[in-house]
Amino acid sequence: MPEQTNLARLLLSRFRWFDRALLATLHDRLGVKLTSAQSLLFATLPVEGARQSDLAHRLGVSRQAVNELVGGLEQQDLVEVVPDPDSGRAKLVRPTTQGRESIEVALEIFAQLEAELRARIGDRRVDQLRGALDASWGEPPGGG
Amino acid sequence: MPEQTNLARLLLSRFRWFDRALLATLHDRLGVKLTSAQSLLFATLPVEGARQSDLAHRLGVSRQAVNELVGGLEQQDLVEVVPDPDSGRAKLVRPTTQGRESIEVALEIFAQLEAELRARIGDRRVDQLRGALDASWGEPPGGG
DNA sequence: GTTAGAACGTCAAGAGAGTTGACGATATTC
DNA sequence: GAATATCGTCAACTCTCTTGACGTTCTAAC
Repeated sequence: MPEQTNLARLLLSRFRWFDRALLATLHDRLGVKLTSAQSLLFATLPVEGARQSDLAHRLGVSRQAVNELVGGLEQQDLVEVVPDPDSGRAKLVRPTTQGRESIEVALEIFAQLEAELRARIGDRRVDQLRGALDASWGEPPGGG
Repeated sequence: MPEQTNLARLLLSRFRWFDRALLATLHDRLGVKLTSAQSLLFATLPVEGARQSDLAHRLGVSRQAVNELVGGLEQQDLVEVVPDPDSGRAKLVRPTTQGRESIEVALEIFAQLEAELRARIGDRRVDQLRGALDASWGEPPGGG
């Protein structure tokens, strides 16, 4: 058994557990081929739409990164980009009809994965995992 | 407050919390500029060295990926690549003297980060986090 | 012994995700 | 009306990782 000292590595590998399962299932159930980052953005998108800079902020990445992801989703007719009625410079990223259906399925898959995890490692552990991850970690300690 | 339904996103962002802090601190304390993947490999490297394919297996990435990472670490004189005495085709990746010191510091930083996290969200939560992550999750559910 | 196949490292090409910097267009503020 | 900040976007770049192919070396089977 590996020396389990590394929380960071553990966190990353557990993320990948979800990521792989989500992408594979999404592909199988919908024929939709999303990338990792796209699926993350997708699962963050409210039905009524959101501004790109909003999404960037929520995901913790730059506006440019979101811009490119949105482009990919747009090509697959999963989202549409429309002018924001409240602002001339902003645009609204909104799921299309097909996109809304896909989002529903994606959220369902997330729920199923969590349920599967509960079956595998126990309700208690999953609740505790969520509790610890949800807690306020604050900013990463700088290199002071 | 955000809708906290997404365990995957949470896992990823918490990984980044560690990652950023580690890289910044490593840079400040040692003047060593590692990338994310390099630091992960670095923290996995035993003092006595390991084969590249071993490392690939441990990290869950391809041999080619490891090969490139090792190249970067070699250029910084943190590791050296020597022929494996047990096999003519294999090579051993071994930390240099400077590398060993850096690894020690890196592990120390990991410990400090975990301590910092304990101070922020509590011992109980960190223990539970580790407990849940350490548990046997098994293979990611396929897209059946 | 020789020969088929596996394992090891490596080269090459490419995808994906993200960054910084710069820029026009639009809002806001004074 | 002028300075300033915000929003989306273009361009160039870094980093991580993948697949495919290839020479070398070790292992087995015949």
